[in-house]
Amino acid sequence: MPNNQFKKGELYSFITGKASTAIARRLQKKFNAAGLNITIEQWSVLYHLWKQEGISQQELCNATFRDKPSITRLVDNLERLNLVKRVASENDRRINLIYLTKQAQKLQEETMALADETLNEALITVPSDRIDVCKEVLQVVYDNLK
Amino acid sequence: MPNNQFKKGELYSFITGKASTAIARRLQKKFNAAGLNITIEQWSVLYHLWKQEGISQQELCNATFRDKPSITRLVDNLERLNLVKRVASENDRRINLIYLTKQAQKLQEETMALADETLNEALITVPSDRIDVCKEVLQVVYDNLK
DNA sequence: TTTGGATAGTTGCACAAACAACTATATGCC
DNA sequence: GGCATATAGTTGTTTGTGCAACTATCCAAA
Repeated sequence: MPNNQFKKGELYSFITGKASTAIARRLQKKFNAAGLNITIEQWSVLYHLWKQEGISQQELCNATFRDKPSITRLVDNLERLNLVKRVASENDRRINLIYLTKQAQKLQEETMALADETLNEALITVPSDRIDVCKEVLQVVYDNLK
Repeated sequence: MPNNQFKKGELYSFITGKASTAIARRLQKKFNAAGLNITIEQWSVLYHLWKQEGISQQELCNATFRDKPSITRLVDNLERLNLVKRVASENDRRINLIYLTKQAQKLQEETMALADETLNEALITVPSDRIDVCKEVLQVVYDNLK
């Protein structure tokens, strides 16, 4: 067993993603405390739309690593919150292009600051070279399994 | 910003736990392919009961990092699958002690082998000293936020 | 031009998570 | 003993996920 470095308790943490769960919960609490009425999952969709809006739901699936029904419902909820709009593509009528509302554009700065803050709290005691190693290992894990 | 090592794309991965999500999905597929009719979340409860059974639901909450309603429903479903039994404590009638059935005891070896296999696939290309750093960083993140 | 396969998106169902509100039991203090 | 408070567990509601089945549209080959 070449790379089986896991004792039992550690195996459990790796599979259940205790660390990322803790980060997401902390960030959600910050959103709530700031009176921002959005979930982490909704934020993760907005996150990609802030980088580029007017992309299709399928592109959001790829970007957020979710399946199509999940994106359908996240976009449903974001639309109900008046944060995004579905616009039918003119070239291909199967496609919905997703655009941000003004209200969503306003959320970017505040939520990104809270996300930065959360990661700083999570990593405050960790030297940056060790953070780099950790990020790279997690990326390889993802690439190995996707 | 002392430890803010995150460019945008990396921030996203860290918060959403892309790597652990990929691991959990791969393991779930292995369970399904093996005809094992349990979810990863149910497995995570059994995991702790295999280490020690006859513990309370509250102790399962602490062990699995879940809240009480989540454990109530996971135990409900495990009980419906005939994998665990609630037994009222004699000392304190508020407490349910959770015991494994014979059927659940049989699952331990096979599911743990599949979990090992999944982590080996995830980490096959990663040197063990880098895995160690990654595990330690994730543990610190958890400790910093819990 | 029609038809068959691929692609984009939606809907139904089962399971799970977070939060609030609730019941039941235990405990400690007067 | 009786009451306030804490603890264990349950239930309701909203949100999200994964899978299968479905509709609509596109495209390419006969």
